[in-house]
Amino acid sequence: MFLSQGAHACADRKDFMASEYTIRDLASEFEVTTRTIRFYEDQGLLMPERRGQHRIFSLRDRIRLRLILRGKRLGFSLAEIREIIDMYDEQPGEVGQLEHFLEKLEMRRADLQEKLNDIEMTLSELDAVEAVCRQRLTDMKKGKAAE
Amino acid sequence: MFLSQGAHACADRKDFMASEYTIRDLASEFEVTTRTIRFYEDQGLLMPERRGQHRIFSLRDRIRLRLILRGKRLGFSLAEIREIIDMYDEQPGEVGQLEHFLEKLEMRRADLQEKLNDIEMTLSELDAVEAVCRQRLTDMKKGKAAE
DNA sequence: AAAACACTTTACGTTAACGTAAAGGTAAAT
DNA sequence: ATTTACCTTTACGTTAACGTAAAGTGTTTT
Repeated sequence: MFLSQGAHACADRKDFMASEYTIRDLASEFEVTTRTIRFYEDQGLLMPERRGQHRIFSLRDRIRLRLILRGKRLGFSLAEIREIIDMYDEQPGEVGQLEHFLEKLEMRRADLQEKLNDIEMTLSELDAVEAVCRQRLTDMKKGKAAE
Repeated sequence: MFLSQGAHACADRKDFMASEYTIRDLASEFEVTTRTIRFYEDQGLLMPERRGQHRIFSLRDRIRLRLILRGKRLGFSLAEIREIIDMYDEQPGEVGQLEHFLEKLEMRRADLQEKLNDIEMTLSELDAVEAVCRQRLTDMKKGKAAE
């Protein structure tokens, strides 16, 4: 092995640990299985280089993984996530493509905006539920104190 | 049939159409299949009454369906959605249960808050991408105008 | 009376996103 | 030298959330 493997072999690794990671480094950091990471590579979402037979993940892969998991938390499919995070790197060169790109951006923005509205509605509804709940709680405690 | 089925049989239906719906009414309104609605009933998320062999959905069912679909847009599983919308009706009677209920509420709130943060990060990143993109676009048009 | 229509149940099929062995390579520690 | 540790590929299994017939029931239109 050559990257993080033991608990005591970390000292002289710090200089380049900021840019290279084993599959286990990332799996531990983000609390996913190695299977998941390999699956994401298979889907073209991560592109680690190979050193011998092993995968070496770059800082860019790590950032992408973070974006993937964020997208998952928001309920996007991996296909949608690919579309989104590819926009971070893509940046087409032609004017026509660029304009089409801006349209896609706008659609994603609208999608996210809808989710944001959904969340805010849910949050305010939970506020209402909580208010009713706390009211009943104090009522019950008062009733108990009265008897 | 007795509820919405033809295009011309609507006139004398309006008085009680606000509180009763066929499966097709809801499917059309929310753009889901009847299969989906039956599946949600099967999962205990909707509880239509039966009139003869047919399902009759109440206003409460309709509201629940709206909540279900909102939950889905936010990436919640049906199990999570059940937990959430059950909180709208549940409201336990015991003090201990009520306190536990408030804890669950708090967890849901934290979950939603995380999603909200995720969305806002993504939105601001898309802002940045768009800014770069628009900059390049004007640059390219300037370059084209110069030659 | 027959055809068309809307609904029903039952049941097998499908897709995404992994889980879970199984079988093997290579390097470090014993 | 062999055990241990970590990685690899290959491949079948699993779950959620429906899709998709197939076959039947009851009304309503023709």
